[in-house]
Amino acid sequence: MSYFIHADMDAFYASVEQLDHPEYRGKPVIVGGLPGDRRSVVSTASYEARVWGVHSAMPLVQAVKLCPGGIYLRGNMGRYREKSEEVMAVLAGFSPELQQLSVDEAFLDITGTEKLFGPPEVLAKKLKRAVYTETGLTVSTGLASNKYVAKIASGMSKPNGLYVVPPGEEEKFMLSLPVNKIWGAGEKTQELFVRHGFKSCADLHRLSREIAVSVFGKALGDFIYRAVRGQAAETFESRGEIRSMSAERTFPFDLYDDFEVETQLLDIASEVFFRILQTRFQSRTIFIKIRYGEDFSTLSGRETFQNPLGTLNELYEKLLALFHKKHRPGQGIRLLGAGLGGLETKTPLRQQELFNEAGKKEEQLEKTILKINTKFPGAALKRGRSWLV
DNA sequence: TCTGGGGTCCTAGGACCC
DNA sequence: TCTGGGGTCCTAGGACCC
Repeated sequence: MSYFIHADMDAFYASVEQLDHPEYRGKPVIVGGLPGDRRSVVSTASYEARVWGVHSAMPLVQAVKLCPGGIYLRGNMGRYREKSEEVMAVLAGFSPELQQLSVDEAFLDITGTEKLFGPPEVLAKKLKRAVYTETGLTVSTGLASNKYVAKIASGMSKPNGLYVVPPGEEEKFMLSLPVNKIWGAGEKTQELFVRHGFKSCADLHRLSREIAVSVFGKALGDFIYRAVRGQAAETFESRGEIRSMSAERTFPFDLYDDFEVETQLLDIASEVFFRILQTRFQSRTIFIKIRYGEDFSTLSGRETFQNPLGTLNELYEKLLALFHKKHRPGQGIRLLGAGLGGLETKTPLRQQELFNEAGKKEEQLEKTILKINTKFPGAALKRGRSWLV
């Protein structure tokens, strides 16, 4: 029999803030932005803030209205990552089969650890205690015979709980749930459920695989068919290497000025370029993303070239051309994004280039230029561009 | 209330080749 | 004069996750 634990930190960013700042404890903490920040959303709300109706992904202005007395913070990703590493190290102490899903959650395959830690449920309790004593943070856990069910179970245990689905009861467990508990069926699919009158997983369970596919499409139909049977474990199995790298910015006020937009694009391109430089990957595919303020419409463009992008200047020039090809002139830009797709392992030549001295010096030079550009956006940009050519 | 940022995967259609 | 079918690569848009 296989056993999996899904461990999910409670209100992670807010909890770290409350740990670091005792004066925040017991108070509504909202991480995501300061009151007055335009176009921000709530990243994490502490449980004290949730009482006021504040939750993740909510526009910050709405949160401020609901909870005017809350403690609002922009957040500190570096600190959260640091804390995340502490947590993951504790989890790793219970099984080598640790699969980190994001900064604050992970699966643990604890099959065959009984001799070391006792029965699965006992291990889960030890794990919760260890995470708390060693990091000062609480974690919610789900225990089941497969990852998908364990993931849903941990959600049922929040906050600071343990929910066990005994082996053999996976399907029964799923059948007891409303459709909004199906992980992987988001807003649009929930609307579809409503339109078709599916309220519970039991309703969906009555569909044959063929009907499910005809209603929801191939992949989603197949997934739903398995999910309501507690069998969708393979959802998590195929996470391999990274495939793309990107950066995007939402501006407090829409951008209309070409020069301003181009400055932002260079900044974004620089960020992505230096990030990929530090990996074993290269790319022949660029993409851009533009969102307009007027109607929140989003368009994207993508282009693949014969050879990998070699320099920041090349990347920037190609992104710029693609941008001008797609942009609807006169419309205000709310969001601008850019990235590299189809990541492939560096060819030996480039790998060499990265690690030799000349490559490092060039990287340093480009980093310096980037810094100057950031500090003096207007004047330095020109020089940056000319240096890079 | 007006909607972040960084990712993954799916679908559908077009181009091109055999 | 009309027109198949499969495979691969590419693009645009969208759904979903934390």
